[in-house]
Amino acid sequence: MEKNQRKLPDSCGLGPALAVIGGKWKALLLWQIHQAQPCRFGELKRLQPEISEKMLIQHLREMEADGIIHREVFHQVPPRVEYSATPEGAELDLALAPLADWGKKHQERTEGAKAGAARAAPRTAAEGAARG
Amino acid sequence: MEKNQRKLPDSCGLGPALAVIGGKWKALLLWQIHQAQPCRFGELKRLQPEISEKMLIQHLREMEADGIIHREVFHQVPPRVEYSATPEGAELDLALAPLADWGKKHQERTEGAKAGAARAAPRTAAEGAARG
DNA sequence: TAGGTACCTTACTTTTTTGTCTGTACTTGT
DNA sequence: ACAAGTACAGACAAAAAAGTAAGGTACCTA
Repeated sequence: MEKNQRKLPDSCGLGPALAVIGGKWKALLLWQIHQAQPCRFGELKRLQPEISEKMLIQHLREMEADGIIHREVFHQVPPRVEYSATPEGAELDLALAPLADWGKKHQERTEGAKAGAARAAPRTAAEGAARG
Repeated sequence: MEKNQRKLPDSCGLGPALAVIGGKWKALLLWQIHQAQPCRFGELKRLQPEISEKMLIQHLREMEADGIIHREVFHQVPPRVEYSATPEGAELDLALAPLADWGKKHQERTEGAKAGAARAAPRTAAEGAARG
């Protein structure tokens, strides 16, 4: 099992936390599962066509092992598996909210700066002060 | 420059945020710089002897480019460079707090579970006791 | 001339993470 | 028989991140 996260240093609790949601799609998956519980495998696949099946399962399994999602198998035919967030997972999702907010703000600032640079680059820096 | 973070998916703002602090030592560095501002290069190196100079510089440069830390050079001899958190960086550090809290709790739960399992599992009691 | 401090830079290697592709077991529909 | 759908598993390869080792500048001391 792909050991996940190249061993993060710890000091504050960020190491363990990033070890759990550091994967490329994990935060997104947790978020989606937490939004629309319970979520089936195929549903997640359809919601995020970008992610490969392998990564989807791998991430789901790791998240299950980390106790942030719950996996329930229904022995039907065709097979059916449902994923939901555990209480711990729900807490994590909440703890992620401020970070997501910061990310959004940062994104806007960055895009704003890029747009500004695009306009400022051809000529003078008359824009330098024109920022809100 | 090592493109940093294998392009994260976005939906909520977590992609951009993780792109900024996703590096192995970045969160730790931000935290330390925010604690003891201003921080010199050599100081950070001493505080975290584990991190190589290359990664230290690389991460510092990326964080500077992302606008979360400020780098100030004093043209002295021997050279002197000071790093400090920008307001944006300080905000990020705050946004990271709940996640760190969760990480700490998760760590305790995990360690507790491991200890509990060690006591609950010894069906073959020899293995349960056989660790330094 | 050699060695020391401080702050990097570069080339190269290893490790970790992600992606691609093929295959399983089972049933329904044509 | 063959395709399609469900929920995976495993081999292999590519990409990204991190690490190692050496060097480079600029000055100072011995």
